[in-house]
Amino acid sequence: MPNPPTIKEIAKRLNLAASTVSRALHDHPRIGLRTRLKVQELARELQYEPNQTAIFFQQKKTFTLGIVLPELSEAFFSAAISGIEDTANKSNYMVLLGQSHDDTEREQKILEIMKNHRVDGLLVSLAKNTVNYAHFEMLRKYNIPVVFFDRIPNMPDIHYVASNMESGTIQAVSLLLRQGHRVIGMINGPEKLIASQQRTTGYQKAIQQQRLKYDASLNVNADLTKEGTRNAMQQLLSHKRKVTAIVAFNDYVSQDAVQYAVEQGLEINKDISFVSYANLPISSYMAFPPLASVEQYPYLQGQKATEILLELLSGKLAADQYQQIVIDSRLVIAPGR
Amino acid sequence: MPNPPTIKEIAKRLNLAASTVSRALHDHPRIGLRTRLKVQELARELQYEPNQTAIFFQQKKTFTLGIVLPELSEAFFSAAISGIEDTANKSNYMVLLGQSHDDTEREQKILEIMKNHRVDGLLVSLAKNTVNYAHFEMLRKYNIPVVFFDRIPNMPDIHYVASNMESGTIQAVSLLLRQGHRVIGMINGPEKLIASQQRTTGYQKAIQQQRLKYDASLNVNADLTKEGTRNAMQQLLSHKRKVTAIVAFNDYVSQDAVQYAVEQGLEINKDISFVSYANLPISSYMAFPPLASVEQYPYLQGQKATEILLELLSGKLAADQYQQIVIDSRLVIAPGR
DNA sequence: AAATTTTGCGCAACCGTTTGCCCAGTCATT
DNA sequence: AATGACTGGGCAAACGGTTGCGCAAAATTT
Repeated sequence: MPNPPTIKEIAKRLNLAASTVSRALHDHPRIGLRTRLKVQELARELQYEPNQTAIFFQQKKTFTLGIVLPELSEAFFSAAISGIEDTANKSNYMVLLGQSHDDTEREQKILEIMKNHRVDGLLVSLAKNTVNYAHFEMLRKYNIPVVFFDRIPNMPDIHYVASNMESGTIQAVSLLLRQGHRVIGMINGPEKLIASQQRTTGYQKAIQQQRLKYDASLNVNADLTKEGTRNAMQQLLSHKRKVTAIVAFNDYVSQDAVQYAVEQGLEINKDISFVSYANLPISSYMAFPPLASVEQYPYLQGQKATEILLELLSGKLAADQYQQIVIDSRLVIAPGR
Repeated sequence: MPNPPTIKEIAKRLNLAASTVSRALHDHPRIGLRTRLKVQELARELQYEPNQTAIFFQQKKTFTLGIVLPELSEAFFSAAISGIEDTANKSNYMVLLGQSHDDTEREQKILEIMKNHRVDGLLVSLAKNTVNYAHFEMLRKYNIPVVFFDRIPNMPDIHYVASNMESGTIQAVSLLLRQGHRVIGMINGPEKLIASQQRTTGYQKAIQQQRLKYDASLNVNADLTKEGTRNAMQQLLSHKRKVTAIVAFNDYVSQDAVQYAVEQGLEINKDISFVSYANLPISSYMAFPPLASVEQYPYLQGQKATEILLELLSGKLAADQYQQIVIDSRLVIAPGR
C-alpha cells in the first residue's frame, strides 16, 4: 500500500536482477520463457506500473505535446484541439495546453514553461499580434520541433498546416457575383496576416475572372473587434458605389456587421447580403446567418499538424524537411438557402 | 551545443561538488557568498536550466494538473478551462488536457493515462452518462487528489465546485411569474443529473412562493439532443393548459426549442417566451435570444476548483477535509429587454 | 571429447538533481 | 590553550528504469 511497486521490488522477490525484470517486462528475447512468465505474473499480481517520470527522465522524452493557441473559446480552436488530441492520443502522447489569449508576451512565457517542462514538440497557432519570432527561433537550439497551424508566422524554414483562404474566397465572391452583386465589400483582417492577404488575392481573382475591375477601397482592413467592424461597415456603407454584399472575415465579424446594418435600417438579404468564414457551428440559430460560409476544416488542420509533429518526433521526417501543408478552404452554402 | 549544461558540468568547471552547485543555485544559506555568486554567474553564462524531468522524478511531482472534461466546444467548458489555466499557471503548474467527448469509456482511458503520466492532481467534469465511479475510486489508491467541477458525481467524500441551479431557477421562474405567466413549461435535463434536480426544486419553490400549484407534467425531462428537445416541446405545446413560457435547460436547448416554436407558427416573446441557462456568449446575435439567462460562472468555477486542488497539493488542505463549494447561479436579464 | 555457439541472466553505470550527514577550518568562548 | 560553536563545503545515496557488456551453463557443432 505505501509505495507503488517498482522493478527492484519485483526483482528482489524473485531473486532476479532488476535488469532481468526490466527485460522480461519488455519481452526481450534474451530472457527465458519461464522467468519471463514468472516476472510478468508477479508484475500483474502486484499491479506493477512503470514510473513514467523515471522513464521520461531516462529516455529524455516525455510523450507530451505542447499546444499553444490564442483562445479556446473560439470555435475554430476548440475544434482544432480535438483533432490534435485524438491524433496525439493514438500515439500515446498527451497534450499540454496553453492559451496565449492573443497576447504575445504570454505566448513567450508559455513557450518558456513548456520548454522547461520538456515537451517533445509543439503545435502553435500564433497570437494575432505576434510579429517577432525570436521565441520560436530559440526552440531550435533545444531541438524542440514546432509545427504551426492556421495562424502561421511569416518565416522561412518552418513546418505548418494552414488553410488557403484564397480558394474559398474565390468561391464566395463568385457566388455573390453569380447572384448579381456587383459592388462587394470585404471586411478583411489585419493587413499583415497571411490569411488577410489570401482573402484579398481571392477577392481580386474572382472579380477579375468576370472581367471586372478590382476596387481596393472596397477591401477594408479591420482589427476583428466589434468597434473595428462597425467602423469598417460605416466606411463601406458610405462608399460612393452602393455596396450590396459583404464578405466578412469570420462569423463573429459577420454578426457584428449584420447588427450594424440592421441598426442602419438595412434589410438583410435584400438590401445587403453576407458571406463569411465558418467559425460558428451554431450559426443556424442566428437571426441572420451568412448566405454561405467558407469552411476551414479545423479538426483536419489539427490532425494533420499533429501527424507531422509525430513524424518529426519518430524520425520519419527530418527536421529540415519542411512540411508546408495547405488545405484548400471550401465554400459551404447554408442549408435552406 | 550538444548537450544542455548540467549541474555536474558547472561543478566540474568550478571544481566544486554538484551538491554545492545545487545549493548555491537555490541560495542555500550554507553556501558562502563568493562561491554562490561564482556559481550563479557561470550558470547564467552557460544558460543553465534545470532539467525538469530529473526534478520531477526526484521530487515525485510533475507540477502538472490533469483536466478531464466532456467537450471544449461547449462554451461553458472553454470558459472554465481558462479559469483553470490561469490559476494553475500562477502557481507554476501546467495543464494536461483530455476530452471525454461525453464517453465514459474514454473518460476511463484518459484517467488511466493521466495517472501514468503522474499528474499531481485532477480536475474533472463528468461525461454525461458516467454513473460508475470506480475509475475515480481507483485514484485514491494512488493518492492523486481529484476536484470535480460542474458535472459532479453523486458520491460521498469528494471535493467539488458546482453551481447551484436552484437559486437561478427561482429567479428565472419568478421573473416569468412577475411578467404574468401562469403556465410555465420546463425542458429539463436527464433526471439523474443533479443539475436537473436542482432546476426542478427551484421551479417548485418559485411556484409555491406565489401560492401556486406545482404541476409535474409541465416539467419534462429531455436528453439535450435536438430531437429530444423537439419532443419535449411538442409535449408541452399540447398540454391541456396553454404554456406561455419555457425554461430551457441551456441555451442550445433553448434555441432548438425556439426553432420548433417558430415552425409551429408561434410568435416568440408574444405567444411564448423563453428563459435559459447561459452557455453562449454570443446569444446576442441570436434571432430570438432568451429573455434572461442563468449565469453559471464557468471561469469562477474553474478557478475555485483549481485553488482547492492546489491547496490539497500544497498540504494546506488535508485530503479528507472535503471541500464542497456551491456557487449560486444568478439570473441575468438580456441587455435591452 | 573438445571447440564453439547460443541461451539466460547479472553487474554496474547512467540519466540530473536533491539532501542527510560528515568533516575541516575558523572564530569565539572559557 | 583547550573546548565548543559556526561556517562552508564535499560525499554518497537515492529516485526507478534501461542497457552495454560480461560470464557461466547448456546446446550445438566438429
